[in-house]
Amino acid sequence: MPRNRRPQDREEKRDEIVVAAAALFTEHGYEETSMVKVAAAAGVTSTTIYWYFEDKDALLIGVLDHVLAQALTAGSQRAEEPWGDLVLWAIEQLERYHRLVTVVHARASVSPLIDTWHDRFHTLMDSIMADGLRGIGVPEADLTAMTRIGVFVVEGLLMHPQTTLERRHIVELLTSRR
Amino acid sequence: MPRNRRPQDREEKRDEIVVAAAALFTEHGYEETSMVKVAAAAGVTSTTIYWYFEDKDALLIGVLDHVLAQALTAGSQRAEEPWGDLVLWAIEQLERYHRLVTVVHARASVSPLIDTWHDRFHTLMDSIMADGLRGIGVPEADLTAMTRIGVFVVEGLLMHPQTTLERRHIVELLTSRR
DNA sequence: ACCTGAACACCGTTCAAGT
DNA sequence: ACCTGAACACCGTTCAAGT
Repeated sequence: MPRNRRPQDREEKRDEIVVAAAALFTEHGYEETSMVKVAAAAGVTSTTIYWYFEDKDALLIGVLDHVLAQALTAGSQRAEEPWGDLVLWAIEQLERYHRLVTVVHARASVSPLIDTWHDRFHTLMDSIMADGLRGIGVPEADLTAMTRIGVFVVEGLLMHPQTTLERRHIVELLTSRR
Repeated sequence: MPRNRRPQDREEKRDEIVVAAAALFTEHGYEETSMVKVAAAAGVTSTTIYWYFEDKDALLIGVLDHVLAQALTAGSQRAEEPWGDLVLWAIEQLERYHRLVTVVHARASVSPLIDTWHDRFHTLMDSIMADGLRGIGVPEADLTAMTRIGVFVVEGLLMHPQTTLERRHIVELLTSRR
């Protein structure tokens, strides 16, 4: 069945580029990684990337979707753990992606594509955070504000690494009955 | 006294470049503003900027110092107001500098100069936040963690504008007796 | 001391040309 | 359909040359 092999190859090649870009963007940063470097890591020429992605921002979105999907899969397998532990574990896992967090914020105000992704991401984070907070008994009247606080603190912790102890103290303070 | 006029002129010219860069970095973003554009706005050639600043990151630091000094002056004149009101006012004032906030985070991991500035900035924010929280009766044992939460939430609010009402609810939740 | 124009290496992106 | 090399406009930065 050579009829449906083409689309399959295309997906694979696209993934190879995304994986190469994800590693470079994560380790060295988005602005610091040129299209030529991504291409070299993926075994193609820089112009080839433009056959798979509209531009560099579209490639970034590919990377973000890839990393997010991975993170959600890993997280869903720990859904049984206590909420506080899960949050601490997520922060620890995501700390290595702090460069992606900052570049999304930096480019959201200049690229409508990234801005839209950022909005959708926060909608997702909000619903996950709200569910968790409801689960530990946060009163409904405070839920929206507490959700915002929770998401901001997680983002803050990703961008400003703390010791394990400090992290624990912060999360305990926020998840303790009030 | 022509003897000490030179240093004075140099300061003035430097300030003109900083003010031009501050406006452009604030409105359009750091990466989106070329040295040529800054130079044109300041009435010089791009190469001239390099006589006053080591490189573009050093210019950014000049801008950050300038904006921070302004903000601290404006804030110190409101020191008598209730702590919660002061925080809300500060957030409202600083919202227009969200592009500076994000670029500092983005470049801290690539430029040692920016990283050092970022560290010093957080030391300052921490001490201001800790003083305020102590003032409203936060127990000493929770002060470090609460300070971190406070700073992260303020940064989050700068980067993710909310309605006045939501802002108020969030700050009230954090400043309410526990 | 201060400022400039020309030049350098690099960047994201386009496109005509190949298979 | 997929990939490339050459080219384009732009970028931060350097430097020899001017005053």
